[in-house]
Amino acid sequence: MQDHFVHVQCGDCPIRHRAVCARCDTDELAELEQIKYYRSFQAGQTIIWSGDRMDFVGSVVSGIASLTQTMEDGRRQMVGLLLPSDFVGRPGRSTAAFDVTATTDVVMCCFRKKPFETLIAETPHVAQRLLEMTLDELDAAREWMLLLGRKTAREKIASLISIIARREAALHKKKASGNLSVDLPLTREEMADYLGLTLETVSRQISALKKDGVITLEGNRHVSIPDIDRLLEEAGDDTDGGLPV
Amino acid sequence: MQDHFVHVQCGDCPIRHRAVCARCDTDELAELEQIKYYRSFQAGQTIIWSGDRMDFVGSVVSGIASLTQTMEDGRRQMVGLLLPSDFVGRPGRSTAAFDVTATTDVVMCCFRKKPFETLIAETPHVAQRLLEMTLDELDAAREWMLLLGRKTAREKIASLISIIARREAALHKKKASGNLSVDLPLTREEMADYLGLTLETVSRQISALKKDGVITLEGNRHVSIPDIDRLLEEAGDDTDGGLPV
DNA sequence: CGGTTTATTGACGATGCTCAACTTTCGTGG
DNA sequence: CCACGAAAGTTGAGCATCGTCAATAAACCG
Repeated sequence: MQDHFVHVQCGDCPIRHRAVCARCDTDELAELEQIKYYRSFQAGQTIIWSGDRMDFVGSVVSGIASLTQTMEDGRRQMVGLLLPSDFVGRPGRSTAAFDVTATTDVVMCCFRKKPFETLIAETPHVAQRLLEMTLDELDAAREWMLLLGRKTAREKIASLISIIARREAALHKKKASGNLSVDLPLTREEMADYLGLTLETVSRQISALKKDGVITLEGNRHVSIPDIDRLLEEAGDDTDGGLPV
Repeated sequence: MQDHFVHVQCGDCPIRHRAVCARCDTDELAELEQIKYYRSFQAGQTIIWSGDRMDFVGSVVSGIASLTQTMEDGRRQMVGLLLPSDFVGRPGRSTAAFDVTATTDVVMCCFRKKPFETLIAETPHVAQRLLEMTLDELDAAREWMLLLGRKTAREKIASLISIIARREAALHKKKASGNLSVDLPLTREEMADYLGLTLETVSRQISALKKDGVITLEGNRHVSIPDIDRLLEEAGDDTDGGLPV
């Protein structure tokens, strides 16, 4: 794993068309190419500690990372799930506001913060794309606030599964028809931290959805969805709309 | 109210140094001046309906607006509180994702979306400032996710009051020392919608904080805080850190 | 195959919600 | 200026949901 990404040409990068560099032309890409470097993290490893000095920013190339916040007494809330192409860090701020942890093995495409800041000041395409991505994340965070503040445990679980399913469908570009099935990239505890629940409640509600035929489980992580509309109904979302991302 | 803002010169604008135009030089300001117009809204009036076509963006000049999301069965969650200088709308998206409502009488400085989009493509200072503001809002939204997902009702109320108090202190640039007091800009129901509680629970917890001497009430809206550190402790935040905004 | 991590399930209790009565505040018109 | 009615807020009783603690089961990994 470690060495697979020692140097990938930007043109061949799997996240080329979705990441912060999506809008760059050949010249801009060449500039990025010069200052980028790859870093790998093992599952469970902390990428950045909240409050730490951040001397780099970057994109998730592969794997999943999570953004979490922890209270003094140990209560924890996940505030973002970082997927391939998502951006980590914030130009203009020197310390991290949240913990970033590798949920699976993660490869990141990093830029030292200073050169990157110079670059976004000079290449509008990077700044424009970053603004667009940040606005999308803000919308997603606000959608999540509805879930955290108002949804029941059952609705929270159904929402999480349907979001993962939607993402899966979007990635493989197949319409969400017929028998959809997905792998949960999170443990029960991580789901609990994401949904503002305890892991016991997560487990119970997954069992309940299974018992009611809304989902089927194969192993602990693999979920089949016989009827996606039924799941969306359970999630309590408007039938038409839904979460962006 | 209505006519106070028929035409204010940008140079004299009360939010000049905090809004999306904060970094603009004289020339850029002149451009903005040409395409801006003011709109007033009465307390309770809806500024934008979720799903509606948005043909303008703009800044809150005075008053308070709220960003809310409502489920089919009526459950409601406030996902943002818009204060003077906050930006409304999103370049690059044609329909609104949330309801925007005037909580008090509100005056907005508006720009038609198309000209504004052209402008941010050409004047980097506006785009830069907008990115900065969006990143701040994202951080604030994520802090709020911790509150919604993990804090107790009592902690939620204490957090809300301390945030309003901090903002008050920041605005008047007086250190948060001595006997601080603030006006709550929200009804109990609006607080409930913001905090993910019912209005009854909000009322009960305010009464409890009063009984325990953490706050004092004068009327329904005016809160005095004899000991701000005590309040912050009740809010469950790290003593040092705290919410940006 | 054994040990560790992860997940499930149960019993019980606490926190916050629902429904309802009542009080206070505020704005309006007599 | 007071009185009235509506809106906003408070308080209580009972209950549902979800959290806590604990025991057990399943999955995963050398």
